[in-house]
Amino acid sequence: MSKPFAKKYRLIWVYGFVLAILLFILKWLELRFIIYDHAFDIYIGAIALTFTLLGIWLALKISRPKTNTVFIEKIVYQSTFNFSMDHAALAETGLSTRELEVLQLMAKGLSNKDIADELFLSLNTIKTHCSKIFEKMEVNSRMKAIEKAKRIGLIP
Amino acid sequence: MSKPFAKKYRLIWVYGFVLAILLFILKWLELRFIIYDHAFDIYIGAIALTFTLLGIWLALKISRPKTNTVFIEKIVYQSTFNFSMDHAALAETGLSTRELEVLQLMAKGLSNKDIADELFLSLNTIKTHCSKIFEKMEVNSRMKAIEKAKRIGLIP
DNA sequence: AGCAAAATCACCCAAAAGTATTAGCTCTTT
DNA sequence: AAAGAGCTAATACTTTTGGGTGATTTTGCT
Repeated sequence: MSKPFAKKYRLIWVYGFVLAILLFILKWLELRFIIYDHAFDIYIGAIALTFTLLGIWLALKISRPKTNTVFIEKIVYQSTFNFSMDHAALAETGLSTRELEVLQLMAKGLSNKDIADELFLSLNTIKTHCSKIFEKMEVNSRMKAIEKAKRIGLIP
Repeated sequence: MSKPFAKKYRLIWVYGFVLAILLFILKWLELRFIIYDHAFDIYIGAIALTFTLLGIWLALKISRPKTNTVFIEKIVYQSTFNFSMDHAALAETGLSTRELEVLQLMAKGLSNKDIADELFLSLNTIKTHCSKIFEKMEVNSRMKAIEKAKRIGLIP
């Protein structure tokens, strides 16, 4: 509590101190150069200059910076190359390895028969997998399953 | 050329003018209140205060606003928004307007029945269109048609 | 060893998708 | 006017998909 307070008002102390010193100097100058005719004008000029500079310094010090928020739109191109599956989303769905495999082949446009041949499995097995996939993904057709899989990042 | 120059240095003129006036006022005050003992200190204080304020004003006026630039990256996924169809590829396939339309709805995951309802056509008509599409795209299922359509840039 | 989940396969039935053929209509081109 | 392309639609048929139930085996984990 006291620290920020001290810091906050330190400028004022500094300012007051500088003022006092300057007044002292001026007083001294007054005594020394009283003989000169235009000494007073010089004092005034010196004071004006000094305090102007002090004011400038003060202003620069205390002026708070304007925050300038810049939004940069970063376009992310969808590419098959650097695709990385969203494992969190996968866990969310609860799909098993085999089911994900089937889903991926499904997304490639293969029919159940094609997938069965690809994986050396019975057509019935693939159908079972499909049913489970649809159930877990809460859809009712391969089209919607693929659409959702792409949307949630299971498939490129 | 001269205009910006004039504008740029106008502050200096103003500043000088103010300085001159203040000096004049002080001179006048000196004559008036010379009888007072501590009048000089008061002048100095007044000058200090005035020029400090002037300095602050000057600083705020001429200093470039301090800007704290905050960069916030906003990720923009490439989407259907700025998609432009590959007309060359379309011509290549020889798909008609209607067929492309059906293909697009097909890609949205709509069933033949849904497409029929959407376009106020008979289910049989949609089936005919589908057949033609598959024929022209050299595929044998909607899934493969969609896959190919995306690949050759007919569909986002 | 034993349990749960995963994976495998089978059978049935209904819905959807796909194939083939035909045909009427419009519009453009020749 | 004739020909061809495109759009529409119907019929009939086959294949694929989706959904349900049930069963067996494999696998992973405690």
